[in-house]
Amino acid sequence: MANPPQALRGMRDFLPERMILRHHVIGVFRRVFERYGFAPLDTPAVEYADTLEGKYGEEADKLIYKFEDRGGRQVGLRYDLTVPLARVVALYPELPKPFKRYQIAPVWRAERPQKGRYREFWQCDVDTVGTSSMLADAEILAVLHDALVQLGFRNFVMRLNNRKLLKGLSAYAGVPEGEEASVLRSVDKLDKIGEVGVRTELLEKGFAATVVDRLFDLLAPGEGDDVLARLRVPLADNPDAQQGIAELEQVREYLGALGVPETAYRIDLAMVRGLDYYTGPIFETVVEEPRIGSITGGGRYDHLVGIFSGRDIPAVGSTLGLERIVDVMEALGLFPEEKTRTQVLVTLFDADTTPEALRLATELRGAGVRAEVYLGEKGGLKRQLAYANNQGIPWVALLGPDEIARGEVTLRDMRDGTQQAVPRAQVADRLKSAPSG
RNA sequence: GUGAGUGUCGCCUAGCGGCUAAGGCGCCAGACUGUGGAUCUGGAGAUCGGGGGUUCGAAUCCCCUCACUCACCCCA
Repeated sequence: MANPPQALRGMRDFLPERMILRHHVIGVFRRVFERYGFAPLDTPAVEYADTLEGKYGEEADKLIYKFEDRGGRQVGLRYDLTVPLARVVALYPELPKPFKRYQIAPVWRAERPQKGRYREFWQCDVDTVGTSSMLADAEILAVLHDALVQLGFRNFVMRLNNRKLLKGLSAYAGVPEGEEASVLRSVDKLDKIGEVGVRTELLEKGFAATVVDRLFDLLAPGEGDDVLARLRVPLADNPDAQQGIAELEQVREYLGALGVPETAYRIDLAMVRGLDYYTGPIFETVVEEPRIGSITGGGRYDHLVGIFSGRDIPAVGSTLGLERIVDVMEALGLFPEEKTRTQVLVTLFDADTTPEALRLATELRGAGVRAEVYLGEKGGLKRQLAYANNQGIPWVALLGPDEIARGEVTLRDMRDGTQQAVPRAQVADRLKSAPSG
């Protein structure tokens, strides 16, 4: 048997049933984003390679899909939605600030697919550009919280940290200049491999035992302690750390008023983020149940726009990972069952009555009912009902000569098999008031 | 990019050197010619991912290749 062509590795087809789930999630996100005043934006999937390269860090650069186009230009598929946003902000200085935008679109990464990781996947980004106020950072977190709650998530924790604080922490521990990234990468694994694992890894990397000890002096989590308060004294003479602490304190202050409960976030010194461009607060959300990594990730990036325009414009934002969120929601059973969007199948009785059935479908659509006419070449009521049943279409409209003569339509409820003759003029209203709308 | 595991009808799975590769789901037809989802009966559908090799004989063993999955790296 001939093997039909497959989708590329790590890239997937989304059949209707799955698209309905995705649209549900995207719909919730759009509503929430717009409720906070974020405006829609879209950018090309392909960018000049120069635009993308050197923004994410050495490792990540290798994961950019790059190729040469017909004109010999070096181009790449966008790696995230943040860099294209920075490019847009640099290119259109007239955009009024603060500029608040959201973007829901696919991005590409040339890495090996794995659980919860694809080569083509959708990100849902919200960002505020043009303000250094921690109000913007707090608002981003409030939006994330709101969006996840709207979807039905209950047990999730947004982890907060701050790059400036991490920088101060490294300095305090005596990490040599230029080695911070390597240290932080190990620290990031704390919840995965534990303190012993991180210590071992750092020692193997060649860091002095005193450095590792000093690092853990401050990382050590005390029961219910206020992390920021605890750090203020030891890091008193480090301006970076003080700034980072102050930023987080301000964010924390605003979150309450924005309706984000204290249980929904946690300051976590061991949370680092890989991408190079973050400069201040950083955030991510992890869920425990299906271990799938983070479902959101973001932070402040005050110098990214400046790389493009020569003039820094502060910005902060976050991504919600669509595929991971859909995967998690599916595992948690957070989706309403919905195989089809069709509300009613209009059946065809025979060639003579077909025009009347088409007219009925047209009437229903005009009234806002999602109505489908059976299009199969082989007719037969049996086949048409089986089709409705398989598709999960909740209602079937039957109109043969009897109904037409009486000016009625027989409406069959596919769930319990009951049916009832309804005057033609009332069919749409009846369907619209039906429980499964 | 590195390592490990798995590829058998559309889907899930049995078979692990030897009769025409077995079963479930789904599909098709009928019992039921204005009526689905239950039940029963019958039917179609697989050169066992692809290529090469070992053997009298390969879905079963070996090599190569492709795909998928998982882990590392990194991340949504």
